[in-house]
Amino acid sequence: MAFTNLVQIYRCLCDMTRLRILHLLKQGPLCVCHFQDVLQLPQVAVSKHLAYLRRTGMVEARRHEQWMIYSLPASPGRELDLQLRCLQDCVQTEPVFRGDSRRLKALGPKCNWIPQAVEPSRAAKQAGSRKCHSAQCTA
Amino acid sequence: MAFTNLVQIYRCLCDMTRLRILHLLKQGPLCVCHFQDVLQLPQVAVSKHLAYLRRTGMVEARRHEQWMIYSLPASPGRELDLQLRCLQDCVQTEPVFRGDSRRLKALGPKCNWIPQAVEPSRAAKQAGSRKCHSAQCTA
DNA sequence: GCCGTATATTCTCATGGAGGTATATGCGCG
DNA sequence: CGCGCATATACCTCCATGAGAATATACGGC
Repeated sequence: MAFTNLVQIYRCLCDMTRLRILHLLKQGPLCVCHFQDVLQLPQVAVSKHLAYLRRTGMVEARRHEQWMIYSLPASPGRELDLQLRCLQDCVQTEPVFRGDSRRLKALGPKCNWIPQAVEPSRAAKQAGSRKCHSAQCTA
Repeated sequence: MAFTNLVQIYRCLCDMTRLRILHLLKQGPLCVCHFQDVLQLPQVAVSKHLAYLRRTGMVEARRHEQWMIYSLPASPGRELDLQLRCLQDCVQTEPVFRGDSRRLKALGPKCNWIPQAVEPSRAAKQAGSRKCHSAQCTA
């Protein structure tokens, strides 16, 4: 009954915050505090929307030390894949989403758990790079 | 602010009945009583969903004698167009939708207001073809 | 074990929307 | 004009879910 899935996918997509989250995830995995920074929304909002997306299989999550890293499913279903592509097309030129992308880029290189470095080097750890370096994270 | 639109489009799409309606409309204009037949839902349900879709610009309606004929917008926005295509792709193989298509075909030729004949011939009118000939319509 | 940071869960309140029944409107006919 | 059919709207009830505040849990460092 994949068609039930389809409605569920659409339910996920009919909220602007979730659209923005998915759009960001298209560009790579992210942790919650980065979503906070980029979306400029309170933690609870982000967290709840992520939980929603997770419940319905739209995103996956794994823990890395203190951070939860969210990403698009490694093997999304056919429908989800189509929908995410379509979303991307629809969103390409929208100011809000472009703004998000911009803020995301501003953060990107500061993260020590970004894909290439999910397992931070021992050196990095000792250097204190355990922190979440995103702007708002005063950790 | 086309992005508001996008969320609205998704809101329309997150209901199975509306998905089925849109899928049917992809195959051509339809009147309410045919939706009833094909979807096998009560009139009020169909009518309300159509009203919803109409309010948000997802479908257009025109009156033809006693019937309201609904169709996809002549010039849908870019987003809507993309979404409808995507929907089509997602839905292609789903039993529910295939069932709808089948029932639709069974009705099709009987309608005197179908696109080719929106203005029924005088002869047809006199022959009593004013009626809505769909299965359930005991008119 | 305690603390701080990161994230999740719980609760309350408010809203939207789906389904159903009853009723209203619009149209053509006689 | 009154009737019947096609369709729309109003009203009600129920449920999902969004926002926000407060609280709970998880993890690493000391």
